Amino acid sequence: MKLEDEIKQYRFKSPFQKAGINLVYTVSTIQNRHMRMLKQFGLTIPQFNILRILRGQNPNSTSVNDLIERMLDKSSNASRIVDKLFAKKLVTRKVSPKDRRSVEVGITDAGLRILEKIDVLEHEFFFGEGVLSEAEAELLNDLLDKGRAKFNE
Amino acid sequence: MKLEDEIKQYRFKSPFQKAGINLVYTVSTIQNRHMRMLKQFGLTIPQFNILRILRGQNPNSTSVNDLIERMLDKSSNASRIVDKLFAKKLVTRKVSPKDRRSVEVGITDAGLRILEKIDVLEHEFFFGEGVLSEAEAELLNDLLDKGRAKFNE
DNA sequence: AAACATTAAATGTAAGTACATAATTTTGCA
DNA sequence: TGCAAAATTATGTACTTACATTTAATGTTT
Repeated sequence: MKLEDEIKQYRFKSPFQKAGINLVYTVSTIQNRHMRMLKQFGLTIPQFNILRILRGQNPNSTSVNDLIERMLDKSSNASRIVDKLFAKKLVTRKVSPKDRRSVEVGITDAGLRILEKIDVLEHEFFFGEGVLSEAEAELLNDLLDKGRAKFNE
Repeated sequence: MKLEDEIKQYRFKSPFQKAGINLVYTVSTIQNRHMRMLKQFGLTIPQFNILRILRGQNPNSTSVNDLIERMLDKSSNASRIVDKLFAKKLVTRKVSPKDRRSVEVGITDAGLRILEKIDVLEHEFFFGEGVLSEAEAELLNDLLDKGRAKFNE
């Protein structure tokens, strides 16, 4: 369905404004479903994202600071999110011997296992093969990269 | 900057997965800036969105239920958000005479004035003319509409 | 090395959110 | 009509978030 029908707004100032609203609306739709899916595993989206970053670095560990840099939704709450994951025994935490201010976070086997289970469902999310063609997905990536340029000054 | 450099992740399972992550990351970037901009006016993003819907309906009023339907970030907290706006005297609220379960919400002059001030800054947000061409913005809209189709069943 | 600045992480707090539930009113239909 | 079901909004609660502040460790300057 076209955006205008979804939100019942039929007038936009420009295709630029419409694209902005469309982006926000589309992501909000995706995130709602994603959140509910992750909830069955007892995870929030930020927790899941951090686990994924940790898996990407595995078997190396990652400092909280690096986590913040890589997070999609940057916030200064990374250490509290790590807390929650630690309480669930999905990550390990230890003070870095090189710099004792810094904390090295790693993913546990239990963390890897939970991600594997989620992997199975993950490809259901975001856009799938039946919806956009591969070329369209690449086009979308280019447009987003290009559009975002404005925000990186 | 390309997504992979922004989040320092260089491997994606598919352009589809990458597009999903790219969307979330792009919107998170936009929203962070948007939030900070709105904060100078004492508004959150959901509050701003509701005000905008009310302006679109003005001088008619809108029920809380209609607000929920039109909201970009659907949640059942619309009535509490309206509360906040009411406390700031940006909206009016009155029980509908036709259906006493329903509450008619309208925007006040103060609400309209604050939106006018924000309008001046708004075009700074989302994508602007210098970044994407008009054709590209329209293409982006089409891709998003098409991609979202998957989620409306 | 002492003093000061910077960095990394954790924490306090106010506010916002998701979701379940309640309170009220209307609707449908036996 | 009477009464259960549905609709509309409000509220209770636990959790998350943004942002400022704090604590601790490291760097830098003189």
